[in-house]
Amino acid sequence: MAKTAPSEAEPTWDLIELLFFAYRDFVSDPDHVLEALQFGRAHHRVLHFVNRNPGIKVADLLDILRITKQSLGRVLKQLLDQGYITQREGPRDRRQRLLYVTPKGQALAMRLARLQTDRIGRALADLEPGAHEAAHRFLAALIDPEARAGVLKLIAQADRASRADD
Amino acid sequence: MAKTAPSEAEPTWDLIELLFFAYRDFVSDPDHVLEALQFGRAHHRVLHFVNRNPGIKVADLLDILRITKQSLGRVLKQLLDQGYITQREGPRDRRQRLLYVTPKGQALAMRLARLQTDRIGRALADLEPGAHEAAHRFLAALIDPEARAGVLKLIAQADRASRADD
DNA sequence: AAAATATGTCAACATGGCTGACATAAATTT
DNA sequence: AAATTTATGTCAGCCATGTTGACATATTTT
Repeated sequence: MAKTAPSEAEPTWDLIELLFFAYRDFVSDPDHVLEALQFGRAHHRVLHFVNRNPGIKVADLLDILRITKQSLGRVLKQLLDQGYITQREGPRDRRQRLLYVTPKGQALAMRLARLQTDRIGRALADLEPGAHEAAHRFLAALIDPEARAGVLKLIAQADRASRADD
Repeated sequence: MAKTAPSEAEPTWDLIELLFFAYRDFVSDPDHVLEALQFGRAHHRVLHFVNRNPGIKVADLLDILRITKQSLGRVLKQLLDQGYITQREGPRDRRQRLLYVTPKGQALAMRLARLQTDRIGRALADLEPGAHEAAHRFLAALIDPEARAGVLKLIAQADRASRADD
């Protein structure tokens, strides 16, 4: 009498709610730092993906964030004006404005990533070996199938790009 | 030469970014349904936790959502007016307005939970046995330590409450 | 030369956070 | 019984960040 019916009748309440609570706390550490700088989560996202993908095109950033160029423009302008991000003309296509973090921008991006990494590290420290890979597979499997390959490629490519700077 | 330095020098880019993309897609299914009803994510959260915790006090709902009563009031009023949620006087303390979903509210809450459950189910179907438990442990471990016990208790209690209705 | 593309900008609007002030009813304390 | 505290609601306004639609400019492609 444990299972109510075939084909998984009962919603997966635990994971639904844990995703809510985990994500809430996961973004809270950066939020506090950003607040002191008069920035919000939107700035964080932009700074993060520019830091991870130096020279990214505006159009590609819009694809990743899935927001309109007007929404992006607002926060991007502030990051540019305050010297966290710079633009350079595309070498081949001079219409493009390729985005790069400045040293100041990189420092902030890394500081925020460090906070989230610390939280993840504390979480994994409590768990079995292989927990990192298990979490990776679960989260990747939650992504829309059409988007999944692109996301995984983006992550892998960004890793190569940043290691090339060492 | 694989690891750059001791004490985990490199940020956990993969999980940081996968949390962003996974959460984005995880909430997208309900978002589409809600849009047709002129509701937003805020309505979903309220409806979800009232459905899962019938008779919850307004104050407790505010604690869970971590928003102000003014923000809650706005969306709660719409859910009340449109017959998704009802209030009853607290039996002991008549100042309290205990919240319950109506049949209509339960139907919507379950429909949204079903969408998220389906996504989780498809994800877990691709993974090893035990992936559910691994995901549960990882997400729970991401929660602030001070909040973690309370969250796990909430989830377990709500499970008991809903099974009592069967 | 014309059309398409990459980007930026102006204006207006919606959602859902927030603060502060104040109101009411009921419970609790003195 | 009176005073205080608690649970909740409400009004008004502000802010961040999403949206649509229209239009401008520079550059590339056809």
